[in-house]
Amino acid sequence: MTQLAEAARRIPLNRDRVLNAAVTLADEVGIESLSMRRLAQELGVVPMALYKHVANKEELLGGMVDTIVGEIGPPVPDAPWKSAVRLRVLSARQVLLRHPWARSVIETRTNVTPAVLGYMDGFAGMFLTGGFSVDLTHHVMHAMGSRMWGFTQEVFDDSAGQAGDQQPQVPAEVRAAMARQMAENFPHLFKIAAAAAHEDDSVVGNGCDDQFEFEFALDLLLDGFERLHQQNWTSGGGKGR
Amino acid sequence: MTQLAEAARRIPLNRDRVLNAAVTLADEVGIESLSMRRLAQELGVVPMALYKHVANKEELLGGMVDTIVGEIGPPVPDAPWKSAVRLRVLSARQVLLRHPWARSVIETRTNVTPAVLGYMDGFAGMFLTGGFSVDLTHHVMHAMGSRMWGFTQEVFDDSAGQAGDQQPQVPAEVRAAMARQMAENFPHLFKIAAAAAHEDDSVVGNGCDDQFEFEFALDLLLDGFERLHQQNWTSGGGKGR
DNA sequence: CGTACAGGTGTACGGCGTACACCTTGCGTT
DNA sequence: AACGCAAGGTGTACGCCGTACACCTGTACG
Repeated sequence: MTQLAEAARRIPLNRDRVLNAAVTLADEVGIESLSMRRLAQELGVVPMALYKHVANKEELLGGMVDTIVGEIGPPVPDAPWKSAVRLRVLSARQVLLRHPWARSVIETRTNVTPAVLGYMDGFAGMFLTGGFSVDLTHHVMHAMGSRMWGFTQEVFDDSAGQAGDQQPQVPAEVRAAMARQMAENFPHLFKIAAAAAHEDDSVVGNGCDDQFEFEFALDLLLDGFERLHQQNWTSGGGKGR
Repeated sequence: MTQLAEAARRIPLNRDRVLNAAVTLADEVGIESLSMRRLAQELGVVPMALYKHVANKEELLGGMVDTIVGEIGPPVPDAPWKSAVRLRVLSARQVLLRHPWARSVIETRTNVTPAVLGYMDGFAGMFLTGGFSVDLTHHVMHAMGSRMWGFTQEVFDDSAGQAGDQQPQVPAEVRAAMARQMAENFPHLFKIAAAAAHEDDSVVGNGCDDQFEFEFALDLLLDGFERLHQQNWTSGGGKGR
């Protein structure tokens, strides 16, 4: 046992081992609990050993993103731009859903790595080979924003309840009082929430189908792109500014 | 002098003074340099004193968001939904541009405060009173996402150069080499960047007009919303799923 | 005059990222 | 066979962070 652990420790650390360990650790305990010390411990090594393989924590995070960008897989060739884009985004989304921490890490990244640039380049390529002008492609890329990665920036209260949570069991009366408060102070949101909760009768969650919402917005954008493309939109002429 | 400072210190701290100080401090030094200790120092007080007015740093950040949400101002009444939404978003954007830290704070917030809910409620209200169905309003709110607050989640390399930066003065040959590298590895992005850099001949920045990109995407969405509304879209029937 | 309490203080703890000097080990060269 | 060197792991330490907890102090009110 000790020998085996010893042997495991003996196969030398390298960048990939560090990165992969970081990814799975983040998957397990969440990005906010991923510290250099914790990661080192997981690898049976002293914290400073990591610095022989990554320059600092920033670079570690960048490498982690690179790692999962590698999971996305190549774009389907020879598809019309719209479905090509759609598929690629949804496939990126699958990956990102497996690594929930990646959203915040991608967002806060300041130095873009080649792997990330590569992904974005492929993305731009789909529009260009689809016949989009360079100009339109540029703006369309901006309009995609982080949706390119398959996630939306939700500002809604979706922290209400995770699947496995041990809910604190709020008494019914308090629940009712909260609902009344909500109806009084935020009537519009209340209406929406009530309707959504009604629609699917599952009790858990906020009654929103994230995947549906994502595709709804995505298709809205793609349709918009298509229209602009068809009418040969240019930044000077169209309705923009 | 000592007396005056003493006197200033004498007017007692309260939640608003703490929050306002935090906002201006974050404006000045950036959110990453805003620590409880630093803020306390700024207020001429010992760190723990702050905890008599905010429960913890999370709540401080929430309060800071509340503070600047208050700067946004009320929606214009009696305007058609589209211009009402447009104006409100752009006015939120003005505020958010004054407080660049707010973007990341809003994004990472987990407990939504009443002020934030109020803003979102007003937002939903514009669609509802504009005749949108509850259903459509719901999805439309999701599709807006953080654009509701006037910012886009940019994943582009815009950290290239801030206005006041003392640029490290990269030698021309290195610059050229980087450009060649870029053209080789990321041909599509290169095309876009080259065209954009050409368009406005300012040397600084990445050649992107953030305000234009924002409005471009915003109008794309709003037009999409309008179309769906006009054709009485419902989540069951339309083109969605 | 006494006392309660809001509000400011001091000390301390455990965690973080990481600088720096050090030690071990295995390999290519002579 | 001896050597030296670099790659890679170690130990210690520093300065920062958020905040728990016990404590003091001045003001308002009975």
